[in-house]
Amino acid sequence: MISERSFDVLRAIVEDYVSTKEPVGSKSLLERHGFGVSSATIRNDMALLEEEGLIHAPHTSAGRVPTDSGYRLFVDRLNEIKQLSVAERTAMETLLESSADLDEILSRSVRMLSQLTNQVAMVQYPTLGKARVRSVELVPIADTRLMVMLVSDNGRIQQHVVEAGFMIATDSLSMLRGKLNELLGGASLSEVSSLTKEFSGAFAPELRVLVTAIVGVLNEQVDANRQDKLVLSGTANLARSEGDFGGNITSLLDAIEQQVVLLRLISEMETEQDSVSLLIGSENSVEGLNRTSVMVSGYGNDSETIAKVGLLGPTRMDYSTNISAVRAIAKYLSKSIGT
Amino acid sequence: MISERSFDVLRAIVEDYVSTKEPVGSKSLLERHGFGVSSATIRNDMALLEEEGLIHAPHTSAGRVPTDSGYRLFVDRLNEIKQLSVAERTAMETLLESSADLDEILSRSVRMLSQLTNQVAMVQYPTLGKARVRSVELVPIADTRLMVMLVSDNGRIQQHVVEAGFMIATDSLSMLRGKLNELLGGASLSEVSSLTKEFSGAFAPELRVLVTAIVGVLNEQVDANRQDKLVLSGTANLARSEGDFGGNITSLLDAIEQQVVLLRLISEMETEQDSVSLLIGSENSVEGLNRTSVMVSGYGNDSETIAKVGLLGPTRMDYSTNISAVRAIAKYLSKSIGT
DNA sequence: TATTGGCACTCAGAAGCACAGAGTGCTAAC
DNA sequence: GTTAGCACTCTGTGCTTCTGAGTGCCAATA
Repeated sequence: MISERSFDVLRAIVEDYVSTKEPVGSKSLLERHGFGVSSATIRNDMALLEEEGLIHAPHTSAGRVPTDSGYRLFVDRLNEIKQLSVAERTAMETLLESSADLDEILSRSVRMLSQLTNQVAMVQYPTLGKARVRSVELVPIADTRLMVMLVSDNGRIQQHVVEAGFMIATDSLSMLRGKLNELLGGASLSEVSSLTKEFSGAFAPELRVLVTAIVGVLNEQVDANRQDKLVLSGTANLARSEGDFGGNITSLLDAIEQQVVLLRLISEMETEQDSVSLLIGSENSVEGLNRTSVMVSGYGNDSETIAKVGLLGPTRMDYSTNISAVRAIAKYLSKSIGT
Repeated sequence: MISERSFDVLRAIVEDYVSTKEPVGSKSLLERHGFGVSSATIRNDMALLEEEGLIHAPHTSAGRVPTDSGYRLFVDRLNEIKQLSVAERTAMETLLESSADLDEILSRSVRMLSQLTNQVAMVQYPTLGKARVRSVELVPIADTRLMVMLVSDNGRIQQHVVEAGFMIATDSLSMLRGKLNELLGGASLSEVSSLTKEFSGAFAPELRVLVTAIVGVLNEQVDANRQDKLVLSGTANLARSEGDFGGNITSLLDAIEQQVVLLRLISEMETEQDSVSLLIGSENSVEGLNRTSVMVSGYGNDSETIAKVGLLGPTRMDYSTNISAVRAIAKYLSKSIGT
């Protein structure tokens, strides 16, 4: 069992290494953090920590660097999470306060998060859960084109343009709109597919093509909801901390562009609202992310978590700040979306 | 005046340097491109090219590297633009063929462009020009919330959620919608502001707050149209070609995040549809972009260019391929948007 | 006049080497 | 349990040397 002071040493090593990027030795450790003991004592503690696999020396006679397990212990014992500064907090509130639609909320949040942390931020589009159709709108946007919108009761709006190929009469449009809403209004999204199956058959042949197209779009939109989607921001930050990944950065970029990999990863991570879950370095099993830490939190309404938000960066990151930033953004998202 | 062969040598140097990333010497030049002459002759030509400022030797006795003017001459004399491969062409067509709304078209195009070129791609949102209001839609999305949409006749749709603060009756909503369309339908966007000035005054006090909010949103949307906006894709590609920027990458990233700088730059570049205009290295005056080449083309409908699309990357790039890619995407955009 | 073979020259980068300094582990004393 | 002291071990740095790719120039050639 490691002593309280040994743990303090570990914490100091993590902090110094994160800020200086250099392996940290016993003497420089003493200079920064005035432990009341001598360097020899620190060395003993360090030897102990190394035995436990918490730190590791790149070469004989270089300083120590935290291992993944070292970071892990550090984080698990992190009692005081760094608060956001007042400036950051107000910046966040003012930037995000105006009401907006889902897309805008998500893209603002993710940008904010990447700016706060200087890491790659990501937010997952809400899956629908028990959401219901609020209404279907058909808006003409050109003589032969119309926009099909699906508004669901969790505030999500999806739209898609349909090319009819012929002049669309206004009254047949409003008739169509009426019938669609009658059919689908209040239905749960999962029912849309079966409800619309026979729908187009009831129409006059000249309309049928258009109706089929519209129904197709609606089903696509439901599917798109089921299918997860991720918004990323701050990928350029990777370039800044390139050194931390040992030059492998290309494989990392690939993994990121393959959103699939990330999605699988974060969907496997258990999350509750108000808590941040974290995978450090090789704790995640994705190839190419072995020097990368990933953290996510859930957001949603009171009853359930509907999606996740988080970030990704080198294992050598400021966990305290980042965790609090993710938590703050998740809380904000719950507030904006949940209602 | 440089001879025809000297120019061939320049072209060979550019091509080799772009593909190998190494300064290229007379001998290795001969190995790749079988000029019918000896290395000594090549050396003479190279000395000439250097005198003209078209190439430059990093040190005595290293190979030559093209200068900005070297690239410039190379590009200006580029007669056969590399065509897109069949695979690329079909990939582009299938990916982009489905009709969609403006946002989707732009974001797909820009992603496509960055994938084709491995550079940072950018597309500018269309400015409105003489666009007119097609319709205004008010769609309820929750008991106390509604979405305001502005549909303009160039296919652009903008939306914003308004929180009313009270239950909105369906019939007052459709009444409102009717009046708004009566007022604004067909009006040019620039008139919206003056037309709506007195609008809310005519309503009952309990509605007035809501109406004012809606009018505010509409005006914002017109403004957002005026204000240029840029969509970027593939910033991560910068990390891949980091070496080409001489480590200055941070300043470059900053310049990119400050979209303002980029917007000013590309708006200063003259463009016609179907032609690509190009600034090589220090030809652009933006600090931090002196090792960066920027190319843009215009897109729009027959009568006018409404916005620009292009890319940005290290001066050491494959101009031929990139120019053809930008041109292809611009043509596609014109086709999708112009109608 | 343009091209070529030959030759001396140059310089960046690799290879080898010594050295200083930061850091370690261990032991004996406190 | 802590500390002082000491021997040891590396990395990184600075130095020199060496090699090879590449140049520029000149005299000979077609």
